[in-house]
Amino acid sequence: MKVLTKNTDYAIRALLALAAKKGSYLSAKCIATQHDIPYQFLRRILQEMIRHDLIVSKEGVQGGFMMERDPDTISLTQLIEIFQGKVQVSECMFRKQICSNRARCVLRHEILRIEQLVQSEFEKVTIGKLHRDLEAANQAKPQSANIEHAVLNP
Amino acid sequence: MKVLTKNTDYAIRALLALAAKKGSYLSAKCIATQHDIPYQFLRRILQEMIRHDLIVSKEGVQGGFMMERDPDTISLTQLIEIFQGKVQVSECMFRKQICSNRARCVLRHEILRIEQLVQSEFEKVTIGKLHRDLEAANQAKPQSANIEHAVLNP
DNA sequence: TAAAACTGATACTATATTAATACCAGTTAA
DNA sequence: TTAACTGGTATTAATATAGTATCAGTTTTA
Repeated sequence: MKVLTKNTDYAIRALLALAAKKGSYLSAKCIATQHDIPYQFLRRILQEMIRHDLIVSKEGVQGGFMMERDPDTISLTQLIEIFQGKVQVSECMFRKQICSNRARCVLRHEILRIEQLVQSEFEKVTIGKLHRDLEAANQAKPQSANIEHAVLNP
Repeated sequence: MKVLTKNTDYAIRALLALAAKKGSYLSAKCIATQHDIPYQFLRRILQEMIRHDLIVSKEGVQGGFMMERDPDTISLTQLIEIFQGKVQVSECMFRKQICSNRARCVLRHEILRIEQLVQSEFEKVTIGKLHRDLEAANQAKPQSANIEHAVLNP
C-alpha cells in the first residue's frame, strides 16, 4: 500500500526546491536535473500545481516557476488530494440495496474516523514545516549538509 | 486514493460472515452468493487467508471455510498487509546518493510518524469489533436488520 | 461405488491507474 | 532572430487491480 505516488512525491520535492529559492524563478529543467525527476513528467506536475494556485510561472528565457504563497499554507493533504484524489475507503461494505443508509455501515464508520485522523495529521505537514526541518537537518550535519544544500540550492 | 482495495473489502465481508457462523463450515459459493462477491475471486481470497492462518477449511461435500481463531485477533492492519502489502510511504525523498542516512530524511520522518499512527488505529479495528458493532446495529434497527441478518446468517 | 458438492492450485484475461515520453505552439530576454 | 523557456495535449509503457476459467483431488451421501 503506497501512501504517496510518484507525482505527489515529485511535487513535494519541487515545492521544497522552490521554497528554498523563494522569490526567484526556477526552470523545470533545473529542478528536474537537480532532483532527478523525469523532465516532462515534472512539467505536467508543475502545471497542475499552477492550476491549483500553489505556484506561479513566467514564460520565456529566464522564466520558470516561483512560489508566491506562504509555504505553510501548502499541506500534504492538498497535494495528495490533487495528485491522488480524495482519500476514500471503499464502497459501502453492505451494498446499497442492503444497507441503504450508509451511515449505519459499521466498517465505514470505523474507517471514516481513521480517515479524519489521517487527514488532520497530513494537514499539519506543510511545505513550510518540511523546509524548516530540512534546513535544521543541514545545520546539524554540515558535511553531508553541503551536498544536500548544493542540490536544493544549486 | 483508495484505502481498501476490493480484495481487502471482500476479505472483511467474508470474515464477518464466518464470524457470524463461527464453529460451522460455510462454503465459498454460499458466501459469494450472499455477499455479492465474484465467486472465483473470493476463492482466491479465502485461500490466501488460509495460508495466513486466519481461517481453516474442509474439503468435499459439506465442506467449506470456518473461523477457528478469536475474531478479535484479526485486525485491519493484518488484512491490509496481506492484500495490499505493507503500508509504505515512498522511496526516500532525497535519494540514496544524497541522503545515505535515511533516518535524516525529513519527510520520511514525518510520514513514518503518521504511518505508525494509522497502523495503530487499524490495529484496533478487528473482525470481532466489527462483528459486535454489526450485531448492535441490527438490534437497533430491527426491520432492515432482518435483511442484513438474513444476508449475514442465511 | 459413483455422482455431486466441495477445496487446492494455478494460468489467464481485462481493466484501471500510474509513470513516463513526445511534440507543437506560443512567449520572452538577450 | 534565436535560444531558453512555459502551455497544452496526445501517446505509450509499465504495473496493479479485478475478475475468469480450468483441472485435479477430497469427502459425503445416496
